[in-house]
Amino acid sequence: MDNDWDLFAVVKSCTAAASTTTTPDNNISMSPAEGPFLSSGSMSTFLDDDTSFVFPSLKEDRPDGAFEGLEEFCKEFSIDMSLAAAASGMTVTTTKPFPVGQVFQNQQQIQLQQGIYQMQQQHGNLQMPAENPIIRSSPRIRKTKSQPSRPRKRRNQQKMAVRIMTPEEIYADSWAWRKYGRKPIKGSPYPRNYYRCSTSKGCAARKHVEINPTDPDLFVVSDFGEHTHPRPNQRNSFSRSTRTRLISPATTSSEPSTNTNIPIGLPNSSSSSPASSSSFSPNTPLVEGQNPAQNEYIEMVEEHVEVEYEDEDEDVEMVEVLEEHVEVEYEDEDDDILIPNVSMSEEIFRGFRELGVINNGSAHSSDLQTQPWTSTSSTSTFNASGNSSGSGGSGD
DNA sequence: CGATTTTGACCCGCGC
DNA sequence: GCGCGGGTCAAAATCG
Repeated sequence: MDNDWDLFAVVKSCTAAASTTTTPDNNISMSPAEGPFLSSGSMSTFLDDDTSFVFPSLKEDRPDGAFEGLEEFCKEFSIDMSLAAAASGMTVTTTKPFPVGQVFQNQQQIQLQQGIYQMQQQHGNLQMPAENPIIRSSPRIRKTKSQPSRPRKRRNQQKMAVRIMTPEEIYADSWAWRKYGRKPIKGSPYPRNYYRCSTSKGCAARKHVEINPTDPDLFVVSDFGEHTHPRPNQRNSFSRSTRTRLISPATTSSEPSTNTNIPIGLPNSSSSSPASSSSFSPNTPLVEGQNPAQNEYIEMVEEHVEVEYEDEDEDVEMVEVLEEHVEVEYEDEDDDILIPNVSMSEEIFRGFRELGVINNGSAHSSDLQTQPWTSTSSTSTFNASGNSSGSGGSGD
């Protein structure tokens, strides 16, 4: 439901939702094949091609003037309108792939994202999530710091690469990441999560992950610093060691949750918000076993996770799309894949389920309190297919 | 019991 | 110089 803005949820749900539940005002239709399922490899092509997008009278389609503002914004930053539209999630009819995995090279493009988001807000393109209070188990009193903190580089001097990534890309990261912070970001309904590399002690690589405000199906991943150690040759623990905090029956039943069930992507969720109810979406109760076909599939790829559905038709569709995507992805990225297909599909599927996407086809709900990589793996692992994320960007 | 997550507090860059 | 906002720290909670 709308209250569940778990980052994780968004991440995982991204794919299917992107193709079916983009913002209501979007004029575009994008087939799953053209959407976020595409690997990042197609991104560069997109960016290099001036004729990437065909914009069929966008302004006419938006009498509210949404695109006029967008154009202004693009002019200001000298950014191709097509890029902006793609980044905004306002799909358009195009023969080019959606810019998933695109690397935003500079601050201007990042600002573009912000600007697009704000415009969407103004024009009703983006539904703002309802309040969803966070529950804190117990207050703590922080000691006064006695030691000086480490010096910080100026933000604009830090080496950084920003990318829009799909959940799969995020998963495809062999580095292990440990979350060390979370911060609500002004102008965005989604908090930003901070990760540092835990593959090796002292590694300076860091990652910021937040939901793409213009397309909650995707994530904005920023890489900082570089790894001071070789990349692990094995996929890092999607292993079970991590804290797996899937929704428990208690939480889904609207029972008050503890802080362990706090959704990560809660919008405007000031950590100081009073605890009230469960962070999970009560409006989209997960009902196990309502879709036998889907259950069957899920059981194939995942043995021990409960499966819960609500919307049967959309679920089936989603499963098919997922299967397709997984196959395609592995065909295209054989060189980069270090793990069996089943693992990937397992993770992806788990994410969808946890996100609640499978539930209602919406990417905006989540029943997890943590991101996929954190909730399912012991080390908050993004799994990297080669260069896609691996702390990639600058990290590698 | 160690590793990880949560989250309020603190630090500090940056714009004004 | 001041205040805002983002980034980090670290105690407590949680999990395997």
